[in-house]
Amino acid sequence: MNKSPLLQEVTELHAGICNGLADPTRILMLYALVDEPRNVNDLTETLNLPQPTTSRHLKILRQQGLVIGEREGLYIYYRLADKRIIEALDLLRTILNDRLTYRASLVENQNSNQKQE
Amino acid sequence: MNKSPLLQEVTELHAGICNGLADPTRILMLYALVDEPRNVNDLTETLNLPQPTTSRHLKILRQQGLVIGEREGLYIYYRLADKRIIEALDLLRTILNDRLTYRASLVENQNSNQKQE
DNA sequence: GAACTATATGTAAATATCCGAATACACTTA
DNA sequence: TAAGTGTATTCGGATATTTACATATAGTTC
Repeated sequence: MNKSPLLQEVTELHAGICNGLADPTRILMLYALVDEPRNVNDLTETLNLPQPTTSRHLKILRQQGLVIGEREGLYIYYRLADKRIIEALDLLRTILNDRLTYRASLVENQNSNQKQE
Repeated sequence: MNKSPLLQEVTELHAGICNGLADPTRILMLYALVDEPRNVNDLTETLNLPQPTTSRHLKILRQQGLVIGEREGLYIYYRLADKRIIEALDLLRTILNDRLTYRASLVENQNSNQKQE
């Protein structure tokens, strides 16, 4: 395995991005930004959070390069830094759904087996 | 925003998967499993970790449904639970690379501007 | 069953994360 | 410059994560 310092560093950034995604609130935030940029208060109300909590999560997303905030007059509008972030999230969600569906089908079979017995 | 309990729960699982990916060691582990299953000692040597550390990370990956371990005789062989996990990781890595490249190009420009001035 | 090998877990210390509440800061408008 | 609105930070405590070291468990082979 290549243990060069470069790989090490890039892998840490890679993990950092994943860490940015590793919170339900932040995932909901990113999906909330799919269609259009939103300001903090908007997100705060949409996600039903205390405003400081919204800001803190946005800071993490910013630090990991997942969102970009730009001030327009009184507001700071946040938007996705890269649309492909949603692709990645969708892919992981698909993997999850397939797993849940598979488990559900196991329960199905289990039930019908029980009925047979 | 739909705040149904179901969405809440699925989003937590979604975040859980991301959390499984949110560690450099675990990312290297997953990439180490791309081509073929490996046992714990194999991974331990490849990643140059203490064996208990390897086991612990594998446990997390297992819990998040990212890898599957199956015993064959004396060894437990771990493999990716779903190849698409690598697709997702690759996509995130691409996003990261593009960002790094972009930043590097900024530095480039900055340098050449300095030379011009 | 004893010895052996592979893998997992307990524990403790260091470190990080999350949240709520209060407060500070930034920008705009009057 | 003062008031007002939007956004960020600080602090505290509770909780979780990571790691190393030691040890336990599980399965195999003799």
